[in-house]
Amino acid sequence: MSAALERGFYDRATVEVARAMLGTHLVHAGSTGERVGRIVETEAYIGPQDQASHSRRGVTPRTRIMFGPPGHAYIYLIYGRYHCMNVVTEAAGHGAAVLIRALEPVSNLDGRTNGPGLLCLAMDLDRRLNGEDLTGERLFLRAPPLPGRISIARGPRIGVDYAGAWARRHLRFYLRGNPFVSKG
DNA sequence: TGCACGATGAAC
DNA sequence: TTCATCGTGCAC
Repeated sequence: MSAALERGFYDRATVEVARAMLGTHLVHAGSTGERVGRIVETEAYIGPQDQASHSRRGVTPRTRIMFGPPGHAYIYLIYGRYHCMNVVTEAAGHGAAVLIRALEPVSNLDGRTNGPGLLCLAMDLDRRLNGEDLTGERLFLRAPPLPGRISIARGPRIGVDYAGAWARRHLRFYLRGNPFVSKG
């Protein structure tokens, strides 16, 4: 019994998932205890047509997980030193995911969590968990114990200037006014 | 003179 | 992506 959000949560339009993830808890149940952070910032990468998405060049060894079934972790190494954690969305073969950009610490998190690389460090997430099933017991999302009203703001995604018009689309979502949202 | 902030480059 | 460094410009 892990109380993980079920697969259906991920099996729908990526933008919808990106918004629904805000306020939920990301849980990594590792050997050192349960690390938990509240998701306060996400970015939607909606498919191969999205020029900012890794899936734009189709299935490769790296993007294989992205094209797999929804509700799995896509974790990759960026710039040789940081990891980024995404959740796969929509039906298998679609090639979409949501990047988790910032967390508000809830329990057992050391260090900063206001950026995709930093939060992976604090949550102890790396490529060993690439492909992990998020409906399992090791790594998953769960509903917060005290769901409250939230105000969602949106804007352009960070660090995707190469993607032309896609870089300007408002596919980044965050909790308005939350101090743990990344600076970019 | 010194601080804050933006631009820049390096890390693999 | 993140950090350290360097430069500009403003304030004191």
